Amino acid sequence: MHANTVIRALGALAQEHRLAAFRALVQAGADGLSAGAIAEKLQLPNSSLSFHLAQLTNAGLILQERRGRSLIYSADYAAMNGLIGYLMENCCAGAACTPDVTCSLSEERNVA
Amino acid sequence: MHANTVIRALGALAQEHRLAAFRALVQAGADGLSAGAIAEKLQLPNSSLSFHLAQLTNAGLILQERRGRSLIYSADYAAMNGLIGYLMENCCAGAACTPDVTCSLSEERNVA
DNA sequence: GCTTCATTTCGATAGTTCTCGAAATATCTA
DNA sequence: TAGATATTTCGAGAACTATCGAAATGAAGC
Repeated sequence: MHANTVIRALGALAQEHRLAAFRALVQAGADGLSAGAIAEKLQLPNSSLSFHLAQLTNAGLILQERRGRSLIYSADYAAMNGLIGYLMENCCAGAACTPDVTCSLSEERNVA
Repeated sequence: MHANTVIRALGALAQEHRLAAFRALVQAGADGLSAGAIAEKLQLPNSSLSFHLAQLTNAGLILQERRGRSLIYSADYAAMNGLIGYLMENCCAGAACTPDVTCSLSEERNVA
């Protein structure tokens, strides 16, 4: 993961409502949540939430998909893996502190 | 680690010069680097760098210590552990993807 | 094709962040 | 205490970010 991508991802998560939205999407799993569902959950006006979802999308942290009239958002686990991987390799102790971390939707726990 | 602390830490790292400074400090290890050394490394005016170091300090990611005329900065590994831990627990797949990650100055690699 | 529902884009406003030179502060040496 | 060195704080300007109502877009159902 390139430093510039990392900066955009960190910036996207560094905001109360966006962090909350992302956490909600992670909890929701593969099914994702509609924009409306997130707005209600976070108690935010639609237009405000839309702005934040756009930031997260732009940072490559979430995915958008139309289902009927609704736009369904879901967390991009690969991007999150990349981010955490970068932090561990570059911002932890010189060398990575634990190699090969992988996050996924399934319950597989890949601890060596 | 509390969500608010996490947001401050993410925001602190979400900036080109600050991410670079933090990485430099991580690489420097326990000895740390003086403000001047970092400024030269990053090719930044002292006052600009000072601003960024203040942000990182404020976010609790780095530590300051006076050594003679110089102020020596060093990475706070515990804070970084906390941040990565939070991301893995809350922003990875529902449950944490790997438990008990620890970063430290020594070369100990605590992979199960 | 008109209506309804879900969501985004626009526009204006307020607030925050970044940048960097100049001035201030703190420490050491003689 | 004067002079040099290391760094921070101040101040002002430009750039970006967040907020939210109102208007626009897109899809579905009748």
